[in-house]
Amino acid sequence: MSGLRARQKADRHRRIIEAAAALFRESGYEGAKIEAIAAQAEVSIGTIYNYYQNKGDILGAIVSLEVNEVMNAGRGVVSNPPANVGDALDTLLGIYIEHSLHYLSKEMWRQAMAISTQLPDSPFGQAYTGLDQSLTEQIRALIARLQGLGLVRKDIDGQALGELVFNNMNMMFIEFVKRDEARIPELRAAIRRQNRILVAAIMA
Amino acid sequence: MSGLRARQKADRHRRIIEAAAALFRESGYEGAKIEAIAAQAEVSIGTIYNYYQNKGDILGAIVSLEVNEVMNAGRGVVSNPPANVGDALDTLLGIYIEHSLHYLSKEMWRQAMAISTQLPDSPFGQAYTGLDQSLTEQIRALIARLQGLGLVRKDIDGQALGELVFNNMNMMFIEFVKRDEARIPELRAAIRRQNRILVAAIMA
DNA sequence: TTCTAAAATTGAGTCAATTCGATTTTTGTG
DNA sequence: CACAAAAATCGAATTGACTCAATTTTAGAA
Repeated sequence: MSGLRARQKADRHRRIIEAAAALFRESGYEGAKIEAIAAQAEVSIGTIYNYYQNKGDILGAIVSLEVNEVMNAGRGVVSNPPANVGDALDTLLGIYIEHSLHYLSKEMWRQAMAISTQLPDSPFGQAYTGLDQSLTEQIRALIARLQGLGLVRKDIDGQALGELVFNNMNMMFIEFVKRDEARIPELRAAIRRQNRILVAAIMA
Repeated sequence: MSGLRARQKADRHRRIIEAAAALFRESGYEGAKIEAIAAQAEVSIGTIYNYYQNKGDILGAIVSLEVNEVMNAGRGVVSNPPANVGDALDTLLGIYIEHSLHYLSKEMWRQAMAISTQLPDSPFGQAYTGLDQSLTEQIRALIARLQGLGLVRKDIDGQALGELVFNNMNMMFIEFVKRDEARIPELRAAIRRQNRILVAAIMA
């Protein structure tokens, strides 16, 4: 027996996340009242708080799903990168950016980012920091790969470079989600322009 | 007559800011209740909301004071920078970082940053974005100065470089305020390490 | 099957930010 | 000095996230 209790738990988790995701998209984060999420998920308010510490953690669970998907997509690029440093970076960062609005609206991203700085020690705050680190690590892995392929100078500080690239992209992404009218192609072009300086410095 | 109404207004603004700054420092942003701020400033709750749209805007006014001070301090470096690219960047960013905790606690910074992404169109959200842009502009001005002095190659894209340097510092600063145990010297060292890659690329 | 402890659910109650209509203060005019 | 319009102040009422003690459900031992 796989445990009735365990099955019910998983089912309720799923129902809460689905209800919340739908309502966040539909009415925005603030607009989606806990009471409405509870009703749609067919659980009580108290149960939601038994599963998640606060409203932010619900959003956090949704964000984690998205970022993990993005990271999986990124793995392909790292293992088989374009044979050109600029393109390789652009391809990886492009995947992050293009995937980013699949499940999450800009408003949801804004809230998620806000919560992660506001409550860095909450479950979601810690998870979000971890996700950032994983993405930084993936960029660092790409750089190491390019070094292995002889496309990037071996004496470059890959750690520092990975951080620099991630931090810049992340900050650009934050500004991007802050402006509803901002568009993905312009974001990517701006980041490419910034990275051009780095690429010139690190090409073998 | 300088206007009784105008004087009272300025006076109440000041009282509210002073009361809020004291309470934010003392009890944290969440811990400082509007009711307490109102009592300490000797105005009613309603009056506070006549002066500021929401609690975040009060914090915003305090942050603006701090950032403007930082920016003034930065002007000195731009007009008379150290004769070495790495040191010049380190000096300017160092001023930003060292000043940052004069009036604001890490917790206040966290809240301020969170609010600015959460509500980018609120008065404070827009002001904060403007402050970021001014700082980016100041870094860009330093780079232009260094180009003028023949320390940085003239063909470097100063705009993109300024953004890259600012974005990286800002992201590092965000992570810094998220961890209470993080220390300024380590933050500066990490940023210096990252910038070393850039410095190598742009030195004349 | 029956019973008890542990785990989970529930929703009325609490708390604090924000709103808004009634009240007070200031201004400028006659 | 009135007085009326405009500008500000005020705080009680509203709203919505979150808590917690009472109740219900599940697990598993006898």
